[in-house]
Amino acid sequence: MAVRKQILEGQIKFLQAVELPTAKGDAAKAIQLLKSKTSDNEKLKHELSRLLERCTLEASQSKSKEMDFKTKLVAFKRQNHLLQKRCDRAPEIKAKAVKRAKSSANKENRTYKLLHKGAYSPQARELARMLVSAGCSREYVSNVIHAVCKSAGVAVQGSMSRRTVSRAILEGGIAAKIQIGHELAQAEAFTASKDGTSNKHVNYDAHHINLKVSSYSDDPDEVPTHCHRFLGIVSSPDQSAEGQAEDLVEQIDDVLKIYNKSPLAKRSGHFMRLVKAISLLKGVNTDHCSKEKKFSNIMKSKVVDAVRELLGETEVLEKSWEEIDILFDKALSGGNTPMMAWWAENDVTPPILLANHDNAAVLNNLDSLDDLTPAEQHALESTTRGGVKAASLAGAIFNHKDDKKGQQDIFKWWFKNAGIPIAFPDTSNNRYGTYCEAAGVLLLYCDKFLEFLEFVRDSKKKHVFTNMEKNLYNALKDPATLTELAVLALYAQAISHPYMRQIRGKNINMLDLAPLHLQVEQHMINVIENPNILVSADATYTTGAMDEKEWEKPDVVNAILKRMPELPHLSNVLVHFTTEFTPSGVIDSATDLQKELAWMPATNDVNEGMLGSLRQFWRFNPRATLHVFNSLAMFQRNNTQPFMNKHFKEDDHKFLMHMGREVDSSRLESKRQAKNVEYTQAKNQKKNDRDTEAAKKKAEKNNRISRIPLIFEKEVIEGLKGQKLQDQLDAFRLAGAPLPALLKDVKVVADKKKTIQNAIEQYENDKWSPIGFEGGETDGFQADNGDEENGEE
DNA sequence: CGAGCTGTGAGGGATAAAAC
DNA sequence: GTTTTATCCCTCACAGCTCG
Repeated sequence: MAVRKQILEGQIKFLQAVELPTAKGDAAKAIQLLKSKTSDNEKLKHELSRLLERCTLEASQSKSKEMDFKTKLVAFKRQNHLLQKRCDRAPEIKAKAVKRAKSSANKENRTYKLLHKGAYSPQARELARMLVSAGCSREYVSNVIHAVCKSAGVAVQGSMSRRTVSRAILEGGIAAKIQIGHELAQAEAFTASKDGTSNKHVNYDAHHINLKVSSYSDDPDEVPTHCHRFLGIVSSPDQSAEGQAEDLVEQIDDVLKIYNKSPLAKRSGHFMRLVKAISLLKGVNTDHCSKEKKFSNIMKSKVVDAVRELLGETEVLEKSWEEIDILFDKALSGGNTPMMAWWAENDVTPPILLANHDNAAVLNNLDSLDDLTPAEQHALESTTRGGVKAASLAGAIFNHKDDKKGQQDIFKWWFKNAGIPIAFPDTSNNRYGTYCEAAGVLLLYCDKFLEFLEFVRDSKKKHVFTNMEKNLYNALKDPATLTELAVLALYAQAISHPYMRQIRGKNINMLDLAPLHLQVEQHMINVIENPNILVSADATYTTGAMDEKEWEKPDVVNAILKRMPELPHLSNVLVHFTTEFTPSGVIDSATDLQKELAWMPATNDVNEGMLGSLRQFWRFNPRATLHVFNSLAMFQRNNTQPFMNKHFKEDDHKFLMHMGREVDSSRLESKRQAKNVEYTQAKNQKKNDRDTEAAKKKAEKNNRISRIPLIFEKEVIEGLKGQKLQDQLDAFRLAGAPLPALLKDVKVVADKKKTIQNAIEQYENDKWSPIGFEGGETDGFQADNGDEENGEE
């Protein structure tokens, strides 16, 4: 800038030296320029000074900043230190925070929420049931919950009203029913038991069923065990065996109806129909009086009906092979006794007695069947005979389940040596089919068996049979016993085996079985009508076997047919056996499996206990209803809470609440009472009607008798008989003659005559005189005759 | 000793109220 | 609008008490 100024000043001087017109102008211009430059300079100067100023400022600022930074650094260092410290303490802080969070959460937990979404939770309902069954009044359930929670430092939200508690109890009962339904739906079998008592002139019956169920524990290894399930107490006015059987069926029906409606059933797909459930009933346990036995028989027939209904149904139901086997075996067992009966009925020498050791001692000294001592009578009656017994004896000797007894090894070796490698069929269980098997083997190798028995006898020191061996030896020589064995074997070949062949190895359903059972029946009819299709020289499997296929054991059939001349009664006994065959023989002879299925406790304590509980309950809750008691008791005794915990989902609880309200408003108790009253009224009405009818008849009779003239001639009386004699007797009685009080005391004609003649004699001696006769009025006698007529009943 | 009163706890109908 | 609970109302049976 200084340079430029110098240039400019030089130029000005030059211009001032050169005076030129244009230069003057230029100079002026230059001066102007100079002036402007000067102002520029001023500006620059200003600028500079400003810059300088700023520099100083900035310098001073930066200096202060530096100071700042220094202080800041110190501060940061301090902070860093602090942070480091804080960092070190972080876990501690964290723990503290967690603790705080926990405590605040606890504070929230300290309020126990009974209500969820406006309804009491399942847990709250469980609590209510628990308290009530522990004896808490419904009214105070809420108070107790609050009090207990308060002492534990927990506040409670919501307070259950008495009505709600009541409903929770009803819901417990419904849950118990769902549970029983669920268990029944999965059961293979169950048994029932009952006991009754009366309370204030009303009859109460407690029912239990017994079945194999899970205990609903969390243990995964637990196996189902046999348990009681309380079905509830019913008060049925109808105390007949039929009515009581109906009660039991109704209870099961009720349980199944509720179960089938439940979400649990829908979810698990286990539906159960009543007829199916009844068909699973394997036994009834009651007291041993005659009415209870009748009850048990009725239940049995209900089971048979149910099984029949299922057999004939068009619904596809899988049934295990074993079950069919059992059914069929049971059916067979019905035939044995009738076969025995045939010999007696037709006066033919029956199979010889196969007395056991004790009875044998008694019967050995027997000369004739007349004049039996009671001991001999008992020995005779308890001694069995016939094909089944012979087969079972053979089984006991040749294939005893206890290997130490019997001759099983020697038997096998001896027969193997004789060129017949067989093992004797196992008859030690109760399966009837095995007796048929054994019968076949015995017949086929009859001579060999005799030979073997002799071998056994002779190989002993004293060369004597044991009692069993002797019995079998004799039986195998006895035509009647052989006849029975032949019947059993033939039956198996003609019907049992073909039947089994059709079923075995197939995926059986009942639809397929219905025609098969018809076929069995038809073939049986064929045999009955013409036994020759089975027992004649030209009988073959085409006519004899039900399925017209080759015999299962052709040798056996041939052996029997060969023996026919020795067995003259074979076809008769066969027909008789087949006729008596009942396809519905039930629970009598049980196999181990059946026994397992038909598990029953030895005593009836559970039912008696429940009835006792009811009385106790009513002492303290006089207005309680029967269904409330049942709900509480079923829930408690049947282990229902664990069941609910294991199986119930939200919709199940909803279902419970829904059903609970339904039950709550269904007036069960008043219905129960009304039913009772109505039944009694109807019964009274019937009785009254009967009485009226009887009175009417009595009046009519008296009216007629009163018109009959009394005959006071002994000879005429002597000549009377029948109705006329009876009329005279009645007339004398009506006339007040001294006769025996009861009509049944005078029944025989001779007595009647004598009685009347006695009366005439007394009349002649003026001991009495007839009242009301000739006048024909009857009114006066009605009362007098009341007693006599009652005696007649 | 028994009639009558009282308290308790029950059943259950009707309906309002709350929650969804 | 439906579901669930709460409340009010009445009824009943029994035990235990009082009192004549």
